[in-house]
Amino acid sequence: MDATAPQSPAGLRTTPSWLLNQAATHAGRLISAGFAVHDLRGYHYRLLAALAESGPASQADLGRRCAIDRSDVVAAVNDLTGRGLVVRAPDPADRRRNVISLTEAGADEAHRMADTVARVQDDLLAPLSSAERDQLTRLLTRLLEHHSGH
Amino acid sequence: MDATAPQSPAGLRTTPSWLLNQAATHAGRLISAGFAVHDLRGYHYRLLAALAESGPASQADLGRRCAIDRSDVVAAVNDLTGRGLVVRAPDPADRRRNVISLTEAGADEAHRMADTVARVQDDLLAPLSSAERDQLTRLLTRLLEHHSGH
DNA sequence: CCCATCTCAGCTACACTGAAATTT
DNA sequence: CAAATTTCAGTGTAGCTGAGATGG
Repeated sequence: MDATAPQSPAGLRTTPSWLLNQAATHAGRLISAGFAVHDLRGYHYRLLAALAESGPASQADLGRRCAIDRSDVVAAVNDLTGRGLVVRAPDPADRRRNVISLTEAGADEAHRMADTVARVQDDLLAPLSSAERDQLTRLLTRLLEHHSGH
Repeated sequence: MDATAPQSPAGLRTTPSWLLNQAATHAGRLISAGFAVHDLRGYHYRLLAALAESGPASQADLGRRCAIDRSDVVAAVNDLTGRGLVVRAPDPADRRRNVISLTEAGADEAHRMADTVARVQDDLLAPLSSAERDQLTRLLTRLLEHHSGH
């Protein structure tokens, strides 16, 4: 008929879980497009960022800090070692653990990806003022803090 | 060592796209748990809600309104017809189209699922005041409206 | 001819489960 | 013994692509 944009049902449009889902999906599209340049994905960035910030850590620790399942950490660390971005070494103090450390190339990549992430935030939050961005950040942080203790 | 909760890296914790991702993931867990009682999933609810609100529609229209890919609409409508919740009929006015309509059982299920969704919102938004919930809703809506025109 | 619709086959990312082997 | 860590194999949802067949 015409070129009117399709309207989501109001029953969805006004539902916070739907709004969160759609906003996160869109953010994910922007992030993915940004990461594609680095030929890496979300899990890889989370791990590199955690290592860059807090130094070497065990896989279990990384998984907890990055909200990545233990078994997905294995695969992502495999990818990163294959690219020479991290090193996996047994922990002499606790032989159950592997210590994951950034290589120099990994630290560089972590910085470059952080720049990409920062640019994406600007795209994503373009319609909001600085005060509104802070407000959104605070509301989401409160939501997560409340639910993080289960 | 101790029972301290693992801290996400600050580089993630303060990043809106990360906060959105984590909040949406958590909301998804709550929604999935709620829908499990109905033995249906997100796509099914979106379609039922759209049909309940706006009446019969073609699959392409449903896909646009619910933000579901054309090919996923096919599968989800197959599921729903298999359960007797919707009916698929050729459109006599445009023989490329199928018209999807709710059955009575489908309309009932749509209402029951809407109740579940409403309960989940309360769980999800528990830490926020009524004014804060509105604020979050408005900010997310503005974000989506800005990005929906590309 | 071009465009829209429906369908099918297949893909990736992400979140998650269960179980085995090892070590504390 | 119980508990934590790593690893492997597998599941399910969601979002997406490309191509074919049909019809406007």
